[in-house]
Formats: sequence, C-alpha cells, structure tokens
Amino acid sequence: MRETTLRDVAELAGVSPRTVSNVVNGYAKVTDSTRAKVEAAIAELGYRPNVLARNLATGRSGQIVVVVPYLDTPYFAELLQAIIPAARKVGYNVLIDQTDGDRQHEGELIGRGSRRFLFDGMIISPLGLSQNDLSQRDPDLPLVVLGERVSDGTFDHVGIDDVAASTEAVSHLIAIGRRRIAAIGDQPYPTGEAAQLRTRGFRAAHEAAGLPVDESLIIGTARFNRIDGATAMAALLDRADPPDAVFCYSDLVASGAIHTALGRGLRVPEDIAVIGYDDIEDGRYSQPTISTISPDKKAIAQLAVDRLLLRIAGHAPIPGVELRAPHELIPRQSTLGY
Amino acid sequence: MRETTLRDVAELAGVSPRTVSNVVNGYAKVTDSTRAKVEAAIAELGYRPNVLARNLATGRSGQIVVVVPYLDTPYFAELLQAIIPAARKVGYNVLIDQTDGDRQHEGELIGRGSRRFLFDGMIISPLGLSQNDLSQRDPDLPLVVLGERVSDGTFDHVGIDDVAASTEAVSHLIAIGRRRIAAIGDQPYPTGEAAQLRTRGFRAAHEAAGLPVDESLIIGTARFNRIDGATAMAALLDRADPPDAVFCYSDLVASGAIHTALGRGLRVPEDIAVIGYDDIEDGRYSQPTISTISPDKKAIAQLAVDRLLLRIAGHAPIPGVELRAPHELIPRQSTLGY
DNA sequence: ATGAAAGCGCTAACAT
DNA sequence: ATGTTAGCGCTTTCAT
Repeated sequence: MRETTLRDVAELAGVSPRTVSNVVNGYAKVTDSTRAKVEAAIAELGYRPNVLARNLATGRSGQIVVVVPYLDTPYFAELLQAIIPAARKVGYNVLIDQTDGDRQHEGELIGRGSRRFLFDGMIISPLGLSQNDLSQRDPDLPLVVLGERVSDGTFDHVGIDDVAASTEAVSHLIAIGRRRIAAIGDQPYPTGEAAQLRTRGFRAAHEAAGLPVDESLIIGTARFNRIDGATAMAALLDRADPPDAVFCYSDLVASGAIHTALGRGLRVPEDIAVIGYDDIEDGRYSQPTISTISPDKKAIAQLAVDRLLLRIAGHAPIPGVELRAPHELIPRQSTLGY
Repeated sequence: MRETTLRDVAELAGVSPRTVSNVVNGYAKVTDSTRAKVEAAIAELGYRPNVLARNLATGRSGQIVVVVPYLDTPYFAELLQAIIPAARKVGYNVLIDQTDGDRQHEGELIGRGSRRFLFDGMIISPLGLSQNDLSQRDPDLPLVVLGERVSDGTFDHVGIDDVAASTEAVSHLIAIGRRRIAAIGDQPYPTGEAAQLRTRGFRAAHEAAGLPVDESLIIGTARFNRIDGATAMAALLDRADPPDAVFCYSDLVASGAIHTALGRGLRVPEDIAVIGYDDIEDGRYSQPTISTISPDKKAIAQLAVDRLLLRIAGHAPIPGVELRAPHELIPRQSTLGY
C-alpha cells in the first residue's frame, strides 16, 4: 500500500497542497477552520511528510555530520554525546563519521564530494589534515573545526586554550614539589599541532617557575592511546634518572603510563605523579583516580553547533573566528595521593 | 553559481540524461566511446550527483540508523566502531541515535514517524522497550535488534549466548576455588531481560558445580555503570560475610566494584576475585586487568548488517531469526592474579 | 488566506 | 545502446 502523500491529504480535506504544506510547516497563516480540516485529514490518513522530497525541494538535508578520528576514544564519544542533543534541539540530525585519523579520508570529507548533499554542515576534529589541506576544502561547505588548530580565517575553530591548560597542569606538578617532570605525547611534525601546544605549555610552566626543561624528558608518541602511554612510561622508567612526575597529553596516555608504573611496583603519586588531559570518565574510577585538565565539553558542543548554524544560514561569507571554551584543572589521586 | 546537474553533463557530452545516469551508476552497458565523452564532461564540469534527488527518485535514503542507549558507554562505542565500516562497505551511511535508554524515545524511533524516510533500516539496542513495545513497531521498518532479547518472530535478533557466557564466567570463578560468589547487575523486571539471562547463567554454574546459591548475594542495579558497581560492592563488603568473588554484568560494573574493593584496602583477586562482561578496552589496561566475557563485536556487527540488508532488499516478509555471535572467556589479573 | 503550477535533479519504464 | 519522458512528493513563486 502506497504511503499517503500531501496530495492525498489535500484532496480529503478539500484544500490545495499548498495549504496542507502551510499547516504542516506552520509557515503562513491558516484559518482555524481549514487548519482543523487539514489536521483531521492528516490524522485520518496517518500522513507523515516525506523528508526525502522535502530535502530535494529545499536543497537542504537537515543533517550535519560530525567527523572524529575514533569513535571508541572516550573523549570523542563524550563529545558526541554532547553534540547530538545540541544539534537535535535545533532540528538537525547528526551523522557520524570516523576517519581513523586517515588524512585521505578526512580530505575526501571536506572536499567537494557527492556526499556533500547529505549534510548541511560539518563539525570536524581532524587528525591527519594539515593546515594546508584544510584550506583546500570545498569552499561552500559550512565548517567548524574542533581541536587545537588555528584557523586560516576561512573557517571557524572551537577549542580550549591548550597552552594555558597545559601550563596549569604542569604548574600543578611543580606546586606539589616535583622537579623532574616528563611530558608524554609530543608530535613535532606538521599535523601534530595539537600536541605542540601542550608542549609549549609544558615549557611555559617551567619557565614561570624558573626550572630548566630537560629535553630528553619530552617523549613523542604517534597517538594518544593507552599503549602509547604505557610504552613511553616504560622508556622513562628504564632511565638511570627517571622523572618524579609526568604530564600526559591525554587521560588514555596517563592511564597507560600509570599501568606501567604500577606494574613495576612503583607508587603513584608517591614515586611518580601523573596528570592527564581530557577528563574522561575512566579517570574518575581508575586506581588511582587521574588528575586532569577538564575541557568543558558541553560548552564546546554548544559553541560548535551554534556557529555552524550561523554559517549554514548565512549567505554572505562570514570571517572565521576562534572560539574558546572554558577548561578546569581537576587534581585527583594521581597527583595529590588522596 | 548553480551546481552542475546531470542534464548539464548530458548537454555538454551530446548525449541524453539517461546515458549519463547509466555511466554514473554503472548500470547498463555503455559504449566505450560515449562513456569517455561523458566522463570527460563530468570532469570538465566538476559534476557530482545530487544524492537528495536520487533518494527521492529511488525512494531509498542509503542510510541506516543505529540506535544505542548511550554513545559514551565503551561497549556501544566499540560496537559502533565495528558497525560503521561494515555498513559503509555495502554502500550505507550510518546515522547514530542515542536514546538514554528512554522508553518513549526508543518507541518513537521504531514507530511510524516522519524520520522513517531518513533511513532504510534500523539496528537497535533497546533498553527501555519491553517485548510488547517492540511488537508495536512500524511493520514496514526493516529492523535488527541487538542484545539479549528473544524475538517475537517478526524481527531479527543478534547477540551472543548470554546464558552460556555467564555460566562460563561463574564456572571460572568456581574453578579458581571461590565458593561465596556474588552477582552484581540483576534487574528482575520486564525490561531487564538482558540481566536476567546473566543471572540464569549464574545459577546454572552453581548448579553444575553442586554449589548452593546465596540469594542475598545477587545484587540488583539500575544500570551497568561504574557507579552501580562501586555502590553494590560497598554493600557487599559491608556484610559480616562478604563474598570471595563477584560476577559483574559489565566491565564498567566490574571497574567500579574493583575501585571500591581497592579503596578499602582489599586485594584483587587475593581477597576478592572479580570478573566482568563485554571486554572493553579499559579492562585491558586497568589495574588489575579485568577478566571478562568477550563478545565477538565484529561478528555481531557483520551479522546485524548482513541481516538488515536482507530485510531491506526483501519484499516478501521474512521470518525473524535468532543469530548468535561467538564469545570467549578471557581470564586476566582480576581472577588469576597474574 | 488559499489555489495553480513550475520546478528541485534524478531514475527508470518505455520506445527505438 | 541510447533517447524520451513521466514521475518521486514536496516547496514556493505568482496569482487571486
């Protein structure tokens, strides 16, 4: 049996399709009496508007896509959990894409591909793309970039102040008396800008405290996963002069690092203090609980969605802006011990 | 500037729209020479097919929706991570919806709402819906249900054999010499069928070993989160006769339970052994690592997608089936100690 | 406030 | 193998 269409409703109600459309969308004014007739017909026929047809007619899909490198990384999962309701509240469905941090995949998404028609705008947290790649995107695609990149002025960017946050984290380690502090997660290459900002904060905190930076204590990792943290920590502990504290560039890294330290019989934080970044739920339940930098994920989500809507609506080109969400230092057992 | 359409391409190539469509979709046979002409025109104009128009014309959206209660629950995140590539491989985009386990929200999704047009089929992991609710769904919606429910015969169901898996988990605890075993996560009410299957396995293992079940050691929880595990464990440890092992209905529950035990100075597994369920990544890095039941998530994803495609394609009604994915017992430190 | 009618860009049945 | 053409179901301009 065929789906009932707007035309069927119009016929039954004895009005034109135009009027039914008006009623359904609440557009123009409709007399109470005709509205009642139409609504009765809708109910009787069990009519539901065909979104596909509407999309074609309006040229909009009512969907936005959120692109993250990994869905099963808690930070991104939690961020999505915040973005979805924010988008839905303003009438948008959320499509989700994971890229595995693959540059080519990310590039295809922001390029002028056929999938473009599926979404009205995109929020992307790029990993493999360089600044340059980002500038090569489909110029008509409303775009908001998440994470630690500086915009080239043609798109918007939402993030926390990573340098400030990292400085706070390391200053906290200094404040509890640590002097040989390591950093795990640096990525000294073009696509590692996010990591580099944290390294900058690491240096800034040392400088502010008048402490020298031991460059050999800055450990690079390919990703921000537990395994990276575990491996890096092992390398640090193998040294003749291991650090007494570690600033990890994500909570997952911290989790892996702690795993290694405990496995070697060390006490955290007594022997080695650890602080992470992201404030994922795990960190509140692990043993010990993980001190961290907590980005305001709801604020990030809201800022990103609001800004994207603005871009979708705006016809004239809008200059790109940097939007900063708040963050907070949350000391827990892995630095305080209690 | 207007997007170039299929018609523009046809004109430039000097062929009919029909032929361009054939080339784009690889449908019928096209002469090599005309194909070349068309492809040249496509390249020259930078043509990309309008998916919205195609959707309307075909009546299919090329999207499936996956509905989970919580996106930031690692188990679901990992499952999605498996489903998305499986669906993409067969040409489907994946929409994601989180329901917060809300019965009404879940009900709207499987009902005959307007969003129906946005997806060709649905994979849902219900939490709040009763068997009865599921039967009230839009009969035209191709549906695959994940998790521990028995189908009413009108839809498909993919899961592991929970009773068997739970039996294995508890038998493992018995095998390592534990005799007072608790269970955390029971939900003795209509929507708690998933939990009840695990409780059934808990009993079966006792019976197989000739051990009595201490009913007071079966602790109910509203959800399967860390906080639930932490709270339940506290209650167990407050008893005059605490258990020497705990079967937790999820790894998150186990994580919370271990957190409480360690916090009270107990050793895991020496003083109390803990086994979880789901095999989420956390469990492989926590301290101690968590013994668990590992459902084959890739198999679940593949089975679900394959079956959904079958339903989408099939015009005649197909009887609902029960599909079982493999699972595996993975002993780790929280029961073995090493 | 409502009606008539022309698209939106593609697919696919029908024709050659 | 390719062309012609009638929709898919809705929105929306132009009338009235």
